[in-house]
Amino acid sequence: MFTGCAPVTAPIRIGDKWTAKIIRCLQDGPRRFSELKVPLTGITPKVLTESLRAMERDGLVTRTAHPGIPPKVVYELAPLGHSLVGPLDTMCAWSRANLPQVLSARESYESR
Amino acid sequence: MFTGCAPVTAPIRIGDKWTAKIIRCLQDGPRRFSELKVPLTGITPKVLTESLRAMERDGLVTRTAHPGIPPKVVYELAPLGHSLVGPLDTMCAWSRANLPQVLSARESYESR
DNA sequence: CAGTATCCCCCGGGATACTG
DNA sequence: CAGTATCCCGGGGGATACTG
Repeated sequence: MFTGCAPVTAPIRIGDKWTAKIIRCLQDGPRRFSELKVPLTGITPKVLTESLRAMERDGLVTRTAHPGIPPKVVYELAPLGHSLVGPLDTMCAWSRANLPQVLSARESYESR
Repeated sequence: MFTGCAPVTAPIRIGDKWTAKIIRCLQDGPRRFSELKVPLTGITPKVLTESLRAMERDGLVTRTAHPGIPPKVVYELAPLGHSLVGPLDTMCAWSRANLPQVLSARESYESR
């Protein structure tokens, strides 16, 4: 979540388990419910639904239901959600650059 | 935490409740244990200790105990921790810029 | 001052099964 | 296919009290 910005009464939960991953899955175009489940290995339909609803509520994604049988529902990043891709990349870059250091810090902390 | 970067086996928990805030409290210089408790309103000593230990373990902060009575322990951002300030700023900037949109998105979602 | 020591609670998230 | 409906569990985090 977006912390450190003083008393923000309504924190955006980017720190939860799935939101960031979902944004990544949607950043290259719209995806259907079942298409999201594949890369998000291990997510259950219940949790995926909850996450998507929350993101929809916050204006990060849009949900479009195409009527018919079988049903087809498409999720897409809203502009607001897209604007998060940059910041996410920043964090990812940090992680990729510094993870080794963190790991070795942990090791030297252990053996001590 | 740093998600969306593929199976990172050891995620850094920036998404937890306190880590980011602690970094903010330390970014302008070292602070003592009790000095940290003030801006981190509501944190209990137990949780602050746990958070600090985890950050120390990951090489984000250093802990220096000055012997004597009363005890004096100083926490300081390690280089690795300092390198997180930039990314954190990025997220903060996003939050400040887009929080109003999120809030209004929530409202229009509610009334519907 | 800088922590430990206990106890406890909530809820995010998982497992499984069922349905329009 | 795209979800609901239930049930359930662990652990992050809080409250409170105590100590070197």
